[in-house]
Amino acid sequence: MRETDFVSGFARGLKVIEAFGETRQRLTIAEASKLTGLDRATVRRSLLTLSELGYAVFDGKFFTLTPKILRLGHAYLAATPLPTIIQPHLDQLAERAGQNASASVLDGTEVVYIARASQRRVMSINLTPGSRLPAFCASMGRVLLAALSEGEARSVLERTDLRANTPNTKTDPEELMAEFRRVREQGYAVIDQELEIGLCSIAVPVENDRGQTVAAINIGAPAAYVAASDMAEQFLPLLKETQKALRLVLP
Amino acid sequence: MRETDFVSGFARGLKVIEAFGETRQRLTIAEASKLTGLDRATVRRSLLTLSELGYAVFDGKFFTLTPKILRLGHAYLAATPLPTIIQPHLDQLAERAGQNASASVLDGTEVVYIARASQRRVMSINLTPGSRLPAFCASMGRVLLAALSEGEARSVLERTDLRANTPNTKTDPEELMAEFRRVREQGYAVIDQELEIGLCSIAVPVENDRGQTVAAINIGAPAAYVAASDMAEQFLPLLKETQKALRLVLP
DNA sequence: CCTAATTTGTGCGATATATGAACAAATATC
DNA sequence: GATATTTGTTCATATATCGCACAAATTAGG
Repeated sequence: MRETDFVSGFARGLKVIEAFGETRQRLTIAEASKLTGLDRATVRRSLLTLSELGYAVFDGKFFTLTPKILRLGHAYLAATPLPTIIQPHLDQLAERAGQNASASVLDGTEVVYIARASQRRVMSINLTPGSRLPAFCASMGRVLLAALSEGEARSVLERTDLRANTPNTKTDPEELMAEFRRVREQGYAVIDQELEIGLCSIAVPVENDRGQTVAAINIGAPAAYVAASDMAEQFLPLLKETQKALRLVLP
Repeated sequence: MRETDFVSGFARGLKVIEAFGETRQRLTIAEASKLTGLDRATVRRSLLTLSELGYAVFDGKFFTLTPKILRLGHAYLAATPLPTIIQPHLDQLAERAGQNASASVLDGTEVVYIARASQRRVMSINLTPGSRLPAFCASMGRVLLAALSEGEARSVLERTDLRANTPNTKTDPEELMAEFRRVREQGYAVIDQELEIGLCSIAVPVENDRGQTVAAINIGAPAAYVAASDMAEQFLPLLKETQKALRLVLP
């Protein structure tokens, strides 16, 4: 790609939108400038452009994103058949399991939720389509990383900030690589409170008819309700059933 | 705002992202150009920029959005406290009602889903946060439009494509305005298969502690399961309870 | 297999945008 | 209440982008 095939004004604008992540609902020009590392004048022009288009509003001091911004992400969710196909299966899975079920794909070092069926609330985090978690310590992440080649998986780990979320979090790369091999062999991953104390989860890959892993689905349950060692016994048959059903409908 | 405070390259890029709406997962440069009305060279540069940043991939012919694009919309969902605060209440509501519950806000002439709790699948449409429906024929839309001034509500109707989705859809502006008044008085809206045959729903406004309507929540049920005339009796107490709980926690 | 029709890639002049400094206004600090 | 600091805005100019026109490549049709 040539230099001139890159629209830096566009790239800068996207960076500004992402600056509204986390808990930052309202940003001043200076704040956005600091967060993005862009010049104040540039950030101001991007924000004013967003306002002009209705993606943001400006009250004289703060800029706030509007729901119109959801159109951008929704273009992906609506356009990609995966979430639409998976959702009904997920609903059924959650209902039969009596627990939350989710689906996600890998994006770099993170898993991104693309669909979710809530049955009960156990996590402190609010997960919706678009939510992200570090792949190395999430059950779906383990499954998705296990589907990569050894080299690719190792490369992801190298780029990951292997921070322990709980005392249970496995952070040793070699231990994780061994875990991926185990997951690949047994066909599922179980997480025992590595992400959040009190939460266990079990995930299986979602494969298309050519056997390629295109996503992962999981069931999460309170540790007080199901011990990690019982997760497979209790939920694996349901997950396998959903996995099988999806293999038949995915292109 | 001055002319020069508008970054047209950014605006053009956003338009390109939105071109991936509907069922268009893959777009060629020419297709995106037709959909956006932008010059091919411009679209090409925007798409190459998206690819360079990892928001899209190019296989030599088609451009496809990647899950990274979800970060953009998610910046809003994560940053706005509304979805996070409402979600647990919605989960509880859906569980107690045994039906799907959703929350949405108004964006122009459409309602935008910001949270959802699925219990069962009755709609043919797949609704996730970010999904949009025309406000005039959705229960939450009626509630949100009823919260506007008469002039504003009328203005929205004027800008709306009042297309009938089913034989039941009310499309006469005066009839709709009268409906808004009724909704405002009784404090809830019931939709009887105006959006989709076989689907009824009931919605109430979500108000903050100053009495301002900031969102709407609803419960949808199959018409075969609950007649429209029974919706209020069956679900209004639950909705009112959730509404009251939310009023106490919303800023 | 060749021609016509589309689609895609590229060079260039005109136009639009980014930059960084300078200034004014608003906050914060003492 | 005066000074220091941060913040928002403006401006001139160097730089980058836009859209057009043309060439190359691909696809469709006969």
